[in-house]
Amino acid sequence: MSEARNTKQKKLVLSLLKNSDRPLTAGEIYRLAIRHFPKIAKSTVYRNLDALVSRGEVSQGLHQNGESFYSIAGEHSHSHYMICRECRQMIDFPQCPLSSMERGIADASGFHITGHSLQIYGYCKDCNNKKKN
Amino acid sequence: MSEARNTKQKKLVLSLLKNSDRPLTAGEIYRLAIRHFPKIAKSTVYRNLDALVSRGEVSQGLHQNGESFYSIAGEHSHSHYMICRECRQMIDFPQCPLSSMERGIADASGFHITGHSLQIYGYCKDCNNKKKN
DNA sequence: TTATTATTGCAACTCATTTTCATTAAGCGC
DNA sequence: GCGCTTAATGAAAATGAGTTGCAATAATAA
Repeated sequence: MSEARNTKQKKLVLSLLKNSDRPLTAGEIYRLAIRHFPKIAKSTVYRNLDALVSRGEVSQGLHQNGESFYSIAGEHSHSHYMICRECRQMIDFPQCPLSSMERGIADASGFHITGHSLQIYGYCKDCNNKKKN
Repeated sequence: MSEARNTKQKKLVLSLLKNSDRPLTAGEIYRLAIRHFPKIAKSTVYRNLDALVSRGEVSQGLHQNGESFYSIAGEHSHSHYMICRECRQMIDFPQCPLSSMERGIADASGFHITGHSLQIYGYCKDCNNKKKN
């Protein structure tokens, strides 16, 4: 049968995400991971992230440029982000306008929804002020 | 001053999008464009798409894998898509749950919203049926 | 401890998108 | 139409996120 092995690399990836106060890209996770296991491979980070995502422990979003970011899938909260185009700061935005609409949207077309991706882009307060000066 | 030149390549990219009944990726546009101008460069397609997007004439979305797709920015309609993970079919989904919420979401944090990205992923009716067999 | 095999490290690869730079061609004034 | 300026192009190389093949390693069950 399938044997999900609990390797130290997998634990590390998960703990890095747990200890982060914001979502991280695979690259960021890799750079952090190296500090703990200098020999860890990029592919290992990617494979573990994929596994964690399909296992539902981690959720995945997309930056404007197509790069993925990851965060612990809140046991209940399902949140999205406002992302600053300037400093890339990500502001949590807990209400999900989709949750209440998915059923209705899908039913019409027989579409089976498995998830969605939602990000709001713009400029945070600080960067917005800087632009005015 | 800035001279936005109206090249035949730019017109072509725009007309391909106008004549398409669905959003197209840069790669698809490039492959179509070659039929008209065999020497057109991929970079030219990308540059024109970028220009059209920042000019607001074309809007841009993201596939799950980070690849961008483009469509004419409806003069009034602002629509999103349900994208099939299997056949990549894109089903229009005209209501935008964000339009009514952006103000409220942004005000709290002083965030200045410039746009958003929203895609719903899942399986279309056909692909869903195939999986069951 | 040992056998099994999931997972790893590493290097090579894919593929969308970007960049560099010499060449071409819009759009301007004449 | 003619020439000039320079934005835009084509071609090729580069970038960078993510993937893949494979031999070596290490997490589990026996």
